[in-house]
Amino acid sequence: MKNRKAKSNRAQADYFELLVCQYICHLYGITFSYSQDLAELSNKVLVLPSGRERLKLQNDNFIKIQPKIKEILNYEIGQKGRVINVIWVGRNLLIETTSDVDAEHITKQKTRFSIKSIASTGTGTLKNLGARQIQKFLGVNFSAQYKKMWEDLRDYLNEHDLSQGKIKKKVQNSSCLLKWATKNGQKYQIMLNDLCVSAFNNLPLKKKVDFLNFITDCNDEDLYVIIVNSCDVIIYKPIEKNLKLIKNIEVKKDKMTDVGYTIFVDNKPTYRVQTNNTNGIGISAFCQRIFWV
DNA sequence: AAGCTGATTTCAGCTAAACG
DNA sequence: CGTTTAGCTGAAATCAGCTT
Repeated sequence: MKNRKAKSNRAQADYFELLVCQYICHLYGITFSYSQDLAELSNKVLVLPSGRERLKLQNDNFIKIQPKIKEILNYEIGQKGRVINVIWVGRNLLIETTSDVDAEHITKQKTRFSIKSIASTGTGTLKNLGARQIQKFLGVNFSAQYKKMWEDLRDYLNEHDLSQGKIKKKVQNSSCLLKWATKNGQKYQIMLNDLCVSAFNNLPLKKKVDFLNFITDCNDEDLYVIIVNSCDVIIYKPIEKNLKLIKNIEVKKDKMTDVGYTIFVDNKPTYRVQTNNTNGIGISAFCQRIFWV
């Protein structure tokens, strides 16, 4: 467990998004209005451990996707007219869209990009669901259990007044306490996973389809997803993954662990789900992360 | 009722650590 | 090794409690 804090940084993803913005502006002679942000982000990344390598990775990955972006936009320009504006969406419209960068055409139509830059292999997180989305799509309300998890921990510490944040810090700073909290949290983690599996399998087909369409964000016809990692560039349009003629969607028991499961679409393993916590098991909120298989 | 403030949650994202 | 699990970041959204 060395260098934990060095693990990830949002600034890297933001920096990458802005490289793409800048490139599109350059392609179509549009003023790039995020120079200041780009410079600040570059500095933020640079001060991290191996900052220089991190920046280089983003720059290298960016070079790999340039021709693809150009190709897509040239096609879209044929449909929607020339590009007149580039908008860094970033995390501003979290609920509405996963788009990171929007190119606006003269017809007011858009071409949107969700971009993932990954150092090694894999396709990144497809979706990260909090309690609200879990309740909405799976009908699982875990708030009572979540409360109980914290009560267990408070009882164990005999600490009933301290704020949750303070307790969390205290536990994080003691490997012994953290061990206890993790063990306690794991019970609930497994519980939530079980609840979600059966809730999912018991949904009517239509609701399963709704859920899967939501996690792929496939109601947006202007959206492209571009994933770049050490071996290749993956591009798809979520709308093309819209599930219409599907007969069977289910979680199969043989591809399951205590904390994760695989969703099969017409018997083909398609999505992998992780049930865990955002900031450490036993000391933070639960979430589910969904990945392509 | 409406506004403020600080705490907590949500969610996209990256990647180290653990696992087999 | 490749795959799975999970810790961490950051910023917006939401919530709870207090005040006006």
